[in-house]
Amino acid sequence: MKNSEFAKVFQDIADLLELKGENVFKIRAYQRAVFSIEHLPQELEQLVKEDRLKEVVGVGEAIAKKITELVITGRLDYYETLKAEFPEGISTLLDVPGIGPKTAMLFTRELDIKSIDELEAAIVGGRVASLPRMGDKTAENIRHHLQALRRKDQRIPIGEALSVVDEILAGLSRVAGLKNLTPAGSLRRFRETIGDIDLMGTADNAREAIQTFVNLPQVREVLASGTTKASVVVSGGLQVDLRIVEHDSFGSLLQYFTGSKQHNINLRDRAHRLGLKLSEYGITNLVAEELEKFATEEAFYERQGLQFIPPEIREGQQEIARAEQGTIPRLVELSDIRGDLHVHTGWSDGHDSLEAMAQAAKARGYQYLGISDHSAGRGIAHGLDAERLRQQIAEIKALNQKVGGIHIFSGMEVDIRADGSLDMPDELLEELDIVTAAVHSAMNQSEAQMTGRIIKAIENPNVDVLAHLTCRLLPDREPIAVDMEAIFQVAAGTDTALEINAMPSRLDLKDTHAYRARELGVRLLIGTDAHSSEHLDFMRFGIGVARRGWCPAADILNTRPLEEIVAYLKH
DNA sequence: GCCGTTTTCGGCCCGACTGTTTTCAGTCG
Repeated sequence: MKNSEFAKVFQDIADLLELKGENVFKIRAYQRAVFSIEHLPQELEQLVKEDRLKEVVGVGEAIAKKITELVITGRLDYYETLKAEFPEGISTLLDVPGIGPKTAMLFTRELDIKSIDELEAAIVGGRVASLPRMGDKTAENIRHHLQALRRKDQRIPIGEALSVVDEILAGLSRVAGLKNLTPAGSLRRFRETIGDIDLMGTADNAREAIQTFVNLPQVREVLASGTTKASVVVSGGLQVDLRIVEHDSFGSLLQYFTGSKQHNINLRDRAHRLGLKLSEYGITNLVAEELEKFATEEAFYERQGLQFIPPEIREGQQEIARAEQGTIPRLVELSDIRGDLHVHTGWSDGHDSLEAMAQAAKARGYQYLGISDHSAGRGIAHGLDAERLRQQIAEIKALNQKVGGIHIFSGMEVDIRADGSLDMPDELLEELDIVTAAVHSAMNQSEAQMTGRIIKAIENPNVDVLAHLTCRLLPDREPIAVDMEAIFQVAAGTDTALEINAMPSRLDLKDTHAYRARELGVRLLIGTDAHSSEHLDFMRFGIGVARRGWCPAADILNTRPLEEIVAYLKH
């Protein structure tokens, strides 16, 4: 069973317990376990084998026992019994904003509603509005939410969200006196997908800022517009909120709206034990009842005796404990990057010439660039065969003479065939500076087959890097079935670098993988997989993943200067 | 159900909004 499947079971249990009206703290305990499992860098099954379940935050005796039962028997008695108490489908009502457990149960008990469709019919028929504590307005609200849910616009990859944000920020830059404009929420934490966008700022004239915001050309619908806050839907269906806040409490407000929710709960819980009460407005000393305000997040954390916690790792895991000890590392930053080792050119399926890519990399201040066009393998457009690869090697040699100030490595993204062999003879791979291997076909192999296939490829001494290991595409293609732990161990043993592919639709390795790989001593690198010169800017997404994986610059190969890269590639 | 710088019991984050109420329950983030 995968972690996501465990998470779903316990989420379902939490939902059903809510419907049942169970103790809210018990429910919260399950939700906390779900959150923890979703962020786990290792497979739960593995932890069961090693008898280490208790190390997982939020997993105590009872939940550990349930996890073990699921692993051993494939089912959970407690869950099955609980499910049987409710009509099938009722928990889908909880997906509708505005409907919580009480309302869902009311609908089921009084009107026998078990699905979203039945609910809509009941609203239209006026049966919902006549229920106790319901009214026309509530019914209509629910209907509105329900329709929005249908045409749902689900979470979008962070790459798409960031380009929307960039446009909005550009539009708001005209407003004089608007300062500290910053995205908060999951966007600031750099989660791989984003549900909605929260922007925060301070302003001399809040009204003017709000007015400019709701009148931006990309705004499709204005949901709310007040004196300090507005919500709009932009083209593409994404909801964007702008909040203008007081300057002197900007720090605590930004902290609060950045989340994650679990991080904030943990933080407040800890503060409580210290006799402090945290809120978005600041910190209140529980004895003196005095509110202290914070203009910066740094000051807010410092007041609690904590090291500053970067937004990307505020996920309610171990970050607070580490901040107490002052042992959060300086995480890798975009400015640490010295080069890109995964780019394509017009020689295969890229858009730009070798020289254009080299110039673009140089313009970004890079010391080196690794060309990695595709091999001719099945299904890949214009892949290079042996002859064209030789030509390209010669051309890169000439280009290195011509373009100064940056070193171009000749390389290839060579296809890993279904049997684990590589799509280019070894004697030719030996001539290359850098060889990146990747799977592009036969992705539905069994886990055992796929794992063996990839291990065979990275055990080839010519292979320096394994690219986009899980082959997932956000939001469409699921990751391949593969034993990550086994791959990490072989990669560490053979000193093969694993790529954090920075393409917004890939982000592969993802955050928890990067965390675990680093823990096992695997060398990582961030590659953009650029197919045009602009794509070199994808680097920031890879940085986001690496930071979420707690990676300092030293763990990322392409933060190293040219000489070190050359030494690595020779070894 | 979890957990510990008020520890193995007795707590558990905090505030805002909405619509239905006449003092608040339910939901959300």
